[in-house]
Amino acid sequence: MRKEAIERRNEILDAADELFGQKGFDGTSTNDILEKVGIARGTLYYHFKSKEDIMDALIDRYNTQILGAANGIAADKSIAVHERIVRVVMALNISGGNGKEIIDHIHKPQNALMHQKIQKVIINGLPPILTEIIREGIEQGLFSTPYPYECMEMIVAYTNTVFDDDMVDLTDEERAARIPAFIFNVERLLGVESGSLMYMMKMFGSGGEENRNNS
Amino acid sequence: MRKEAIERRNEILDAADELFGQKGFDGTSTNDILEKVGIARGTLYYHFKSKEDIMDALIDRYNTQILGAANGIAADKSIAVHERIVRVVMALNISGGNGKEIIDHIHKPQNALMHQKIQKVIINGLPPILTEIIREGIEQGLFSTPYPYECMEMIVAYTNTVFDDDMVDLTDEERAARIPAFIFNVERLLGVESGSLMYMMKMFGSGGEENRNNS
DNA sequence: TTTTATCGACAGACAGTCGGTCTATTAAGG
DNA sequence: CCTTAATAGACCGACTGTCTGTCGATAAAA
Repeated sequence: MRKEAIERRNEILDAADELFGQKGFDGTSTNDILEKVGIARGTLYYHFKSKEDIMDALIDRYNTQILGAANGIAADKSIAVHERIVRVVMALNISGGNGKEIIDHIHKPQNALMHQKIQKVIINGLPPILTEIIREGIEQGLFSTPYPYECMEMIVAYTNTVFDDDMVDLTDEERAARIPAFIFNVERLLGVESGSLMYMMKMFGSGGEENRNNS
Repeated sequence: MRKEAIERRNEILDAADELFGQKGFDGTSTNDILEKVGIARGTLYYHFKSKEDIMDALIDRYNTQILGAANGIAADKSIAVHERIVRVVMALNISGGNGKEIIDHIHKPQNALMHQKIQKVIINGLPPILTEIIREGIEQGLFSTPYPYECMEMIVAYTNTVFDDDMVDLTDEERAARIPAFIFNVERLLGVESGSLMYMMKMFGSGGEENRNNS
């Protein structure tokens, strides 16, 4: 029954990940985690100093997964700027095959704290990545703004809040109506002609459930 | 010691308001509230069905205070559009003399859930109010956008996230640098000439602590 | 032998419940 | 008009079950 610390740690994180996703952070007791992993209380507190510590470790994992994939794509200068933006954004949905589940976890109303912490990761981590691409685009004459970072920050903040979040309760039609408006606004922010970023529609999936995440 | 239900309810809410502000929602026990009000457990659960129910009632209060003031100003067509926008926004800081304290409460990291719930009130409640003013401005030829609502939504989402929140940790200089960039972006969104909205700087207070809230 | 991982009993705190009490008001009876 | 009984709303506090985090003991590995 004895294992390497790192292995145990990951077992615990895996269990917590699933349980938090099902029942939320507050709704999950440490006993639930103990049972699922098959260890005793003391063991859990040997590996983690508190329940919140487990959540923080989980967020670190997400952080690495989500931003790692985005960073990889952003650095690949062989891809054209427009295409790269789309791919970076879309990578957030599917990085490691579970980005989407992560996002779904977070949206349980019970998980306000975890949600907040992940939002923080994204709002701080994503704009720098996107800004670099935008700067390239500016050099190539594709975009025109004196404030690329703040533009990206605004866009990410918006999509996080309105599209990724349950902050605004949108029907499918309302959501669909927001998309061209959003693209129009992005065009203005980036100083390009109206209609020239319409190709970005594809970031929002084909409808249904895919479009939950796009920041 | 016997009181009208509504009076007791408000006593409890007042106490909870202060305690949540000091120690956060999770950090405040129902016993703390009991002590502060000077009532017994049963009494509290006679008036509220759960601890979270107390928070929800508190948020209703905030909601009324915050949006009520904003609505009042927005409806006053005797004030010029530009000025009215500034006043609506600034009213959020000081409505009822305690808007600022409300905002400060919410920013305690312990209060993630309350924070989220108030953000929801703002992101859903404020854009409609502002949109009406913008529409007036469009009729007067002051602004030009086919999507006034989505513009406001974007602006509110951004200020909520970046300026009002601790999502992005800004030094004073970083904060100061964000302001002209923000105004520039708003100008683009509203389709006005660069520099013409600079008067909005005043919404961000004189620096220091005043500028915590501006959405 | 020392370090690393594990165990499970336990303490302390807390949210919510429940049966019962107290009191003001109203209704009935004298 | 006064007294007494009934009713309902406000209140009480002991109690229950649950949960988190601690600690000393123990076993396995190094």
